[in-house]
Amino acid sequence: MDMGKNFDHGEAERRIYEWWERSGFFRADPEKPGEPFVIVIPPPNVTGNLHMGHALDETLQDILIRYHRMRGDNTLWLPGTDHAGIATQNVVETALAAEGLTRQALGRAGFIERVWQWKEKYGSNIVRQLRRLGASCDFSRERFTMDEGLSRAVREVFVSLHEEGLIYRALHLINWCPRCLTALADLEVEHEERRGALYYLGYRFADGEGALTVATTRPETIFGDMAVAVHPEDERYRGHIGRRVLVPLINRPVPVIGDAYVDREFGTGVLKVTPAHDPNDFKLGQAHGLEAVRAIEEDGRLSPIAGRYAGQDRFEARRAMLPDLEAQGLLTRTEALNHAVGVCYRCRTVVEPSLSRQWFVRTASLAAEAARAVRDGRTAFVPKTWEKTYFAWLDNIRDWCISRQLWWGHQIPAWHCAECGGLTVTREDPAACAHCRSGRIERDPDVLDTWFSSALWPFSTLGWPDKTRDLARYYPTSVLVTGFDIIFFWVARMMMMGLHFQRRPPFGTVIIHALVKDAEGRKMSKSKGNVKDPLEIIDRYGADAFRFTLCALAGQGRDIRLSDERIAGYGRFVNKLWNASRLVLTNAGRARLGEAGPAGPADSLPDRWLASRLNRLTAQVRRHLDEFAYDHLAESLYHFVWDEFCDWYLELVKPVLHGPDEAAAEAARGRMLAALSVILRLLHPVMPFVTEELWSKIPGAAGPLMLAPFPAADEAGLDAEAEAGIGFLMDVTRAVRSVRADFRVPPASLLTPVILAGDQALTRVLAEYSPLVLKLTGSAAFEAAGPGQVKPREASLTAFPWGEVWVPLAGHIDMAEEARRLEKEAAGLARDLEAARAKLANPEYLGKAPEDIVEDMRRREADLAARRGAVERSLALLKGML
RNA sequence: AGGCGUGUAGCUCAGGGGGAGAGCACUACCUUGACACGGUAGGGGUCAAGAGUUCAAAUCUCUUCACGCCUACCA
Repeated sequence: MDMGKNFDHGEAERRIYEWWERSGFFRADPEKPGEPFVIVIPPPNVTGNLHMGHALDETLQDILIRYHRMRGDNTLWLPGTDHAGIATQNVVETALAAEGLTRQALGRAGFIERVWQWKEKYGSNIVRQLRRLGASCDFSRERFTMDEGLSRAVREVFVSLHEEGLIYRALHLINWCPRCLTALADLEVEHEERRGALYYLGYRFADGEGALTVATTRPETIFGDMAVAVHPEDERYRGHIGRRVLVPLINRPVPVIGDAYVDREFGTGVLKVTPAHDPNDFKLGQAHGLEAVRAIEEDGRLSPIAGRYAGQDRFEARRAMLPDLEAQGLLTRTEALNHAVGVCYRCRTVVEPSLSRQWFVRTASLAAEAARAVRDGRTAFVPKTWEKTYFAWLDNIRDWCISRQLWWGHQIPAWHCAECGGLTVTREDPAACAHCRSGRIERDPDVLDTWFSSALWPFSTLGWPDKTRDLARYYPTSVLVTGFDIIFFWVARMMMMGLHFQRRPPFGTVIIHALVKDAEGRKMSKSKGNVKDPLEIIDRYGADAFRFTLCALAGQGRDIRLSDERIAGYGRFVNKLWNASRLVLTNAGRARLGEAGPAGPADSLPDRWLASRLNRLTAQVRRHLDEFAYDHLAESLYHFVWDEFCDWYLELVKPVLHGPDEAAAEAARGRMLAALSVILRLLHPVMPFVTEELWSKIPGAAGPLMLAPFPAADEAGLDAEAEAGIGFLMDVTRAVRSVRADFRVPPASLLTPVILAGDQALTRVLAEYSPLVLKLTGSAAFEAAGPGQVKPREASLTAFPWGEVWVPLAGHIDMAEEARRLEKEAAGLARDLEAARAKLANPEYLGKAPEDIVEDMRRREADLAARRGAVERSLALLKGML
């Protein structure tokens, strides 16, 4: 067997992946039998690069996909990318700026052409990078949200919803980004706590002396003030309702109105009303018949009504106004105030609430159905706690603003008529107005929110609106794996659209994972310089170590703190597996997989033990995968391979392999290969590369590991006798080793332990495996003694539930020290024994505790008593000698 | 302002009514023929605090403290 000491992941990963893909192992075939298991990838931004969030997401998906593929399910993992409207447009605009160009200079068609070029150039980056992770996507089905097919789906959905009255156009107060020059949905506004100030401004009465003082954080909006409002029952101001006050600086008279919305406690209890720039003021304005006049234009500059401040940027104007107000005695006070401001989620510019005519989705009925599907269990979140978050949003949802004043995206299929003003919304581009037949129609320039097309992803990617074989076979999908940050943006909206257009929810299970943070728990960001590149990690540690780390850290519902130490640790695990396999393979002799015949009671005790343990492991691994318990999955595999397989099993078989009994060695070789094949198959979904490489070296292993059947657990495979026998040998071994370490007996000095096993079966094990016991414990000889036999003098005792181990230590042991040690141990045992006896003496305990618990406690009491007895007898012996 | 979540070993976290666990780090010893990316043996915790429920609480309930995150139109 030609194997180096280390797995060369760099070379092997590329070679193996290329082989898998070239062989078509990732491709789904709807005509094949098998339960469908389907995942659609959360489409990354087309111009993006693979970051840690993707790496986690794709790894968790690939683990499930590989598991189900090995189980024989009809498995599809559909990859693709998102056009990411604002984000991509911004990126390309920035690139243009470097050339001294603007999108306006290029014109709409020219600009869109440039974005497509950009997409062709960089769009495949992220898909290529997926391959480095080992992602087994069906790339023959790769989709893009602006594909011809997906665009048709978008259009069909838009027109249908419009026909049903679920899409409408209206003048509303929306969130406007003055930098991106587009409307944003409520979700696309993030709230940041910022230090600001509360300015107290005097509004003089138009008809006499005195003034009302208004507290505001945004003095620059006063030019849009249409009223000043007070609470109708506020004694201080009630009498002024109906009078008029003058807007500072421009002295435009506005009425004082009364409305219970006003909070008497805040500021002065007087509120300025700016219907065009504040959602609440807009409502107030509607209620009181006030006009809404924009004080701030789309680009964030003040409008002509701002007098001499017109044309200034909003924040610049604020700074300029303050001294002027002060000079006129109208700025009476300034207080520091921390308050939340809304910023654009793409460029972090402070958004301007603005009155604007936009397109909306009427969400009430769609959201109700989306919530119902989770409430009645058609779709379940894992972990379940995220369902609360999901409901909280859907139950309080507002209409969704879907129009964006961008160029990159799906242009809205609506035509405005210059003759009658009517709207024509159709599946095919119209030649004339649907209302007046005029040919003077013009297409609405707006595009749709990126998330509108993302919402259709689970069925648009399968060919809808056509009735395709894929759609019939693979919708609804099985699971969705994503981060909690896009539950509202994406998950909820897919639920709404999937239910509305396919009548069934788009997935059965939504797996929500945590977000990847750095080792200190900080969000990774370029500005902090703590971003880790997944590709660099893969280069350094290998995809398997990286994937195993992500799997182990994917504990449900918290931050994932990724540190190099952790990844390096799992790199050592890969190395351990490699070397353990090397031992097995280099000692396989002429054995071939599958030729050893069925395992059974004729096998050696270690082989029976390993088979039994592997059976338990298999059951665990399947359960963890079925329950999406990734962290437990990783832990089970790690401990089995390292602690049970390497530290015990391989040490137990080594003497057999090198021993004189050739028949026994031959049998062990077969069993060893079989066990390795099971381990590799169980590990494969998490660590596909190293396992595939090792599999290829197993004599008799046929075909790719990634298509080999996943092991099944079998109750009948459990072997209690073997587990008890090996457990006993472990106890003996550990006891002797511990004594040796405690008394600093040099490794070269052989010991002569005395082992008292009460159980006959264990005594037989001891006899049968005596050479093994000698080797494991570093002994020259040992004596198997019966109960009541004379104990050796100058020895250290370890008491077990099943008996005692005595290690004679003449010359090494300080008897007084040993006596002190035993006294301490006896005291500990006595304390535990007393606690156990107290419980068993308590009638309430006996009456109320379940029978099996009480039974355990009785056994515990007996064990403790026996062990304490042994320790005390030993103590008496020692004291007699002192 | 509401909602969700988290406080367990030095660090990162698992456990979740019935004997406190893992990885890393730490200590001692070991170049044993798969691996020193290794082996063996160890040290280390009032399970945030208080009260309650229970035969039994790290685990359930309440309160307090601390720290996250999400949602939100109080100027």
